[in-house]
Amino acid sequence: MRYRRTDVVDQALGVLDTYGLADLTMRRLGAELGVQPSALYHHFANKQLLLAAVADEILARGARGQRPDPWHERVVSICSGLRDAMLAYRDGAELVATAYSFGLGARTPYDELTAALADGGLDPALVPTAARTLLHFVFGHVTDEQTHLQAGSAGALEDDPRTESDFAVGLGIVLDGIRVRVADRSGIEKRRR
Amino acid sequence: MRYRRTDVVDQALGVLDTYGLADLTMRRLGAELGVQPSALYHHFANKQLLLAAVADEILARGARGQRPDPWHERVVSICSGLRDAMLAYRDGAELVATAYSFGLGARTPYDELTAALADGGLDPALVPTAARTLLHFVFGHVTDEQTHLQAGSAGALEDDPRTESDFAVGLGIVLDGIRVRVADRSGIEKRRR
DNA sequence: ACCTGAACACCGTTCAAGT
DNA sequence: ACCTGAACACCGTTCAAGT
Repeated sequence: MRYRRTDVVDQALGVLDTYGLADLTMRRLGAELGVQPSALYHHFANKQLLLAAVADEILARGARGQRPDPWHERVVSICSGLRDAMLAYRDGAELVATAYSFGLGARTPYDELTAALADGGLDPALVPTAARTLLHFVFGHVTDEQTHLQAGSAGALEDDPRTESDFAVGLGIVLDGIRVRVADRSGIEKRRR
Repeated sequence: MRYRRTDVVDQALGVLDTYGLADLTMRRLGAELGVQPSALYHHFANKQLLLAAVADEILARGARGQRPDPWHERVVSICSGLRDAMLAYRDGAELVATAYSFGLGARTPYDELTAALADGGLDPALVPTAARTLLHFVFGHVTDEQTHLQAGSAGALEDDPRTESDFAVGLGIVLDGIRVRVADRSGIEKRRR
């Protein structure tokens, strides 16, 4: 019954998907592994760091290779991939968003987005803000989506077929706001010649 | 020592600002009021509903009368006002965002935004999505901002003067994405004549 | 290196009973 | 109407000690 870090993260993902984030406790995870809760502190300094490792594993499992090439299609691919990865586990969006805002994990999507935006020629001063705006939209939207899916599984018959295109529309809005700024800059570049 | 709902909410705001959301517990709030924790359940069915009432009070206290008139300035006013209201209390953004995503409160900003967007002539089918996209941006941005402010108060000297304009830039991105769609529609209207 | 056992200082919620 | 007191079923974390 000797485990390593990765075994603990694997089991944590199982507990997350079966019982949800609220029941992903150190005590329950220990029980599920057949180990005292205190044993987990040999692998992770505290619960927050364990959850950050779980968030990163969710993103790693959702990773797609090969992004498409025009920068704006690459942004869509990154954001849709992030959504898919989070939707694959119960409460995935809340978990990843929390880890991100604690600055403890989920940095990969941010780095990919800044690279794509810089590639597209967006003013470097705007790149971090634009990347965070995209992430705020994705986290907020998918958290809403996942919350309503769970609330809806208790018998409500609301808005299931709406969400797929709803995400695309919201993403399109943010992306067009960025595009306007890319266009402005390329205009400036042209005038400088 | 007999209290009403509003007294409990007032004291909860005090506890929130002094100790933070993590320490806003039913037991601590009871102690602060000089009352057993179980007494609070006479006023609120559970903690979640108490927190929703606190969130609504934060928004009510931040309310501004008189919105400006062009629809896009009204959107900016609503979003900036929401930001100001949440920044006025420790962990305000996290609290209001959570209440909103539980569908338990914070509906006023959503209603004001949908009214402004409909007024601007945005396709009615896009109005709810656009309003939610704006809210996701504001909640995400201000939560980040507030988290970093608290992390920064522990000695770090990072990005304090950046945030004010950063919010405006991010909001400008989302708003321009909406504006493009309003322009499209007014184009269609013109062609119909 | 990985785990046990016991303890510390907490939680939200329920419920009979009091005034 | 509003509150007490006691209980139930939990938390995260620490730490000496074991193998």
